[in-house]
Amino acid sequence: MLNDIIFYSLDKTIKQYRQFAQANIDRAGFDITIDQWLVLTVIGESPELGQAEIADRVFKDQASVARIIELLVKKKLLHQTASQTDRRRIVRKLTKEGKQLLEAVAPIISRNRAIALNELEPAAIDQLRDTLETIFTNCRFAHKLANEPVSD
Amino acid sequence: MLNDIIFYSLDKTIKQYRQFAQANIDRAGFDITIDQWLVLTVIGESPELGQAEIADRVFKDQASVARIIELLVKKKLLHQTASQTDRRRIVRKLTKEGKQLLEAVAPIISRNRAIALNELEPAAIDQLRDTLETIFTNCRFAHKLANEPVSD
DNA sequence: TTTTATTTAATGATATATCATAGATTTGCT
DNA sequence: AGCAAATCTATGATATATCATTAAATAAAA
Repeated sequence: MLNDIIFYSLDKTIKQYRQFAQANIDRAGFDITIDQWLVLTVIGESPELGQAEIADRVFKDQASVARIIELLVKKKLLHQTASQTDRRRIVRKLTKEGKQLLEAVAPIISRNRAIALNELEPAAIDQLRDTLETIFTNCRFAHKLANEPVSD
Repeated sequence: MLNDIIFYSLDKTIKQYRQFAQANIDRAGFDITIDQWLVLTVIGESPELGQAEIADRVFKDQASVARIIELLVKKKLLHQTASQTDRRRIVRKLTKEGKQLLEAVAPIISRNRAIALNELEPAAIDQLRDTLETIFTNCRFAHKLANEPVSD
């Protein structure tokens, strides 16, 4: 049974959460995806980050972040201008609409999380976090080990 | 900190696992994605299932399954013929190559899982499964409640 | 100061996710 | 039988994921 496979449970759970959380945002009438919201939030908190650094934080690919940013700009939630000091870089700034949208969506996100964690003791959540962290570390270690086998 | 948010941890962990697991399949020289492998496995076990039922089992969308199947056929891992008894349906059958690939990849998948769960007690894994199941149920319940508010 | 290496963003190609809908077929109801 | 509802696959549109590569600019090295 697929449910016995822990990675299937992980995948299933995160997908169900996303579906539920996105539906609540949609229902409230906001035109933004969870991923866009996440990237916009990070930029709002740290506007000086480059795409690769944003990608690191949200655990996405640089290319994915680039395309999400493109959409955020198209939606006029984010404003970009070329940096004067380093012309490879781009200076990002949330628009007024961007800030307002973040604020408006924040309580929905909080509520979603609370509902999802309903009936779970704080200890169980801590334990979940720890276990996930262990799995993450195991995978990352093995992945890096295989990809960079010899250090010179 | 994003790491405090349990759904970020979930997302991050599953992504790291996928990356690591896929890299091992690639490195072994097999031309198949984890998702394709999953769908192929389910079809191998239950060839009578329709796209929607397969989608249910692997927790994907029917449309996603349709496109994954399309690729499996293109790769000659799967064979399809129109059903004689119900011409909406399609009879699926793994090709010899499909079966061989599944067998060849199986030990890699097992090893990936074992590595990912390294140092975790069985009790911790059970607990993880339970907690994920609770979150899943919470989200599904809330989602259904909102989408089908009145039962007639 | 040229050359080389690195950084940054953009983009092509392909795979998957999601929602919606179309088209064909079958089933259920009357 | 005849129509409506349900079923099944295919596909369009858009968003995201992933890998690879390019182009431009800067930093580091020779």
